[in-house]
Amino acid sequence: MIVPTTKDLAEAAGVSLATVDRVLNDRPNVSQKTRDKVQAAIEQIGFVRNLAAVNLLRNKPYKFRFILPKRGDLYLKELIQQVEHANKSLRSDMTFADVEQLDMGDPHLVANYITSIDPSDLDGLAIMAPESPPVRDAISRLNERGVHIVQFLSAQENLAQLDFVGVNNYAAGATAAKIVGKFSGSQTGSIMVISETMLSSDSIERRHGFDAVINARFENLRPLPSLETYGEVSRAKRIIGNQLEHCDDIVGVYIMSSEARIPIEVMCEKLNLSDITVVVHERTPFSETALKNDQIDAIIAQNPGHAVRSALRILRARSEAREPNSAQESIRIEILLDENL
Amino acid sequence: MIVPTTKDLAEAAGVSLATVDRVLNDRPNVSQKTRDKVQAAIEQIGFVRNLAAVNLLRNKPYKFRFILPKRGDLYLKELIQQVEHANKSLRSDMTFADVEQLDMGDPHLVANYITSIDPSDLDGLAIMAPESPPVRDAISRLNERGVHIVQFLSAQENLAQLDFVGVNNYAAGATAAKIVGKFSGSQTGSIMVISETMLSSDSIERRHGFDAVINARFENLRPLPSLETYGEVSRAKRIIGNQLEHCDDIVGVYIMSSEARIPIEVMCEKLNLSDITVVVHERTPFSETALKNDQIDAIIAQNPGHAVRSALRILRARSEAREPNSAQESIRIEILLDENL
DNA sequence: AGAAAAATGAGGTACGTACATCATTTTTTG
DNA sequence: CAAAAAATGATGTACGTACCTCATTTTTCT
Repeated sequence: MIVPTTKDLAEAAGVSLATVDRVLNDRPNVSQKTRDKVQAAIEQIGFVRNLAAVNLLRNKPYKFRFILPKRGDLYLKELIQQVEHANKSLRSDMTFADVEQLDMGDPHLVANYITSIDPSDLDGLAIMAPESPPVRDAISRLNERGVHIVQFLSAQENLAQLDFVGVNNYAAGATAAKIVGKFSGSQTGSIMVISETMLSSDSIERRHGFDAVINARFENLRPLPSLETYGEVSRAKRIIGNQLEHCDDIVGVYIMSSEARIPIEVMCEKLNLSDITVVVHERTPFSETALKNDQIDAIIAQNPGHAVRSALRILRARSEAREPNSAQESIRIEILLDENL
Repeated sequence: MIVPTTKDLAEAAGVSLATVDRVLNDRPNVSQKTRDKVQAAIEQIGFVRNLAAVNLLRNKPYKFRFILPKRGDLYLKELIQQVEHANKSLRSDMTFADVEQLDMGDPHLVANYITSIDPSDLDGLAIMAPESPPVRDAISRLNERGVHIVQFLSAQENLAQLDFVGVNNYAAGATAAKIVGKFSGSQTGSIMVISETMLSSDSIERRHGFDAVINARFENLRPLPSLETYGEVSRAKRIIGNQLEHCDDIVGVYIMSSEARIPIEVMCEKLNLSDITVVVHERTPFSETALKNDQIDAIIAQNPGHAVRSALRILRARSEAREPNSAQESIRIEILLDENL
């Protein structure tokens, strides 16, 4: 099997190598007639650039950075590990990735960090940060200065023109609702909804999706107002305990944020979780164990390894002025049960 | 940012380029002391082979083939399209893939085809074929003659040493059972189980997984014996109609094979599918529509694009004597609902 | 027709690695 | 201690493409 090279292409088109080069790389001073001739020859012999040769010639290291929250949970830890792993396995491809963790509570700090980035140091940025105007503007400006951007797992409003890697959170909430609803059978009762915070658009979208499905399809179920733990154990104990006291018909729980540990541990003390339907987000060692122990019934997950690799593939494609393969880059909303873990 | 080359490595190790080459490519006539010195330098400066340069030098086209059934359904069509798509997008990587469709009803024909393959024509084979001793032996012999093999979506017994791409069918059946069971609520009744054939190990494993979960967790449900359609509409009509007449407490249906169309269309005429729980396998235009129309409740799927790309990545890795990245290559059992489609 | 402009050809260099060959140095052996 | 063997160095070529310069041919314009 012979794979045609530029030399073969020149021969097939009846022109010189120099002209083939002019056509392939869109250089000036080629007549339309010659362009057509070469194009026809490309089709005819099925010429395709040899990527290895192109990459070798370019021979530029691509440097990408993930901006992630400083405070976080097991899912964050998993993400960081995935970035490190990708960094190792992509070194031979001249792709380098690292992580910068920032305090997301301070939008100006985040914006300042983004603004301080030197475009000659960095080819691309994957950023996971709560929505905020200063951050959004800093991202826009950095992008205009030539750094490629991927909005990672959480999107900024009005930046739809930038690539996004992650799931549709409305659909994720809707999926959780369907599971909670169907798994609860014909029971009548209330559904607890617990979040770390309702300030992020992710949480808001999930909640909307959740409510839409519950209200439309499960008249027997009553979703309760969102409880916000702020990631604090004592607060979680208080507000969850409070609600459990005032509400004796709980048949399901939806934990919207990726840290399921605190709410689950608090609730374990007060009631038998295997009697009700519990749905959480993100696969972590904790949620996996909880699934196996029947403390929870389903995990709604977005695969962190896929997400990291996808972000890097997109950044790499953009850096080489290629179009990303969109079909491959969509992140699925996974439903994990004990059986398909 | 500077990426170290072999030249830098030679300098760091205090040896010549020739010696670096000897160490990197495991050639003879190097003292252990020098080997250690170079190894230490590799760690120290973080040297990694430049894949682009290696590939360019090797410059060998890799030719892979998928052996798929001749008769098939929409899922098969999707698989073929994915192979064609991958073939196009991997051309620049010197990876070529095509499809050969064989009549799987005749194991000897399949075995003969495999045997007739010339190892100098083909670097690897992804094969999806029902279990049978002649096929298994032909695969083994072809593998010994230097063609890399991936068992694609369906595995042969006793060939565990070969790579496998696909899901655990026992777990897939168990997952289907969990969905059927939970979605049926507290209803008591029978579950229909429909398959194209029960002769394949895939079907058998799915059935075992399904029964195990139903029997262990859902005492209220009674799984009926498998109905085999053989892919024939008239037969399907007869046996399904028969069962519906003799059984008036059907609360769920599990369609095990990837062609859900025939059973669904037959059953639509006889009962209202939105009243019962229906679970099928594989996402196709048909099953997607059925999900949206509430004719079915869930799809248990293995992503065909992932499967094809994964098989090709494994074959490529094996062809280059690399170890495949196993973490990336596992195919998930996806649960698709109307909400996360 | 002749000058200017455009188009094309010819040939070289570079990317990083693998794999040669041959010369030279160092170590081991009898 | 000399001869054989092992280890190391020096140097060249090739892979396919991109980009460069310079010479030559063809076309266009006046």
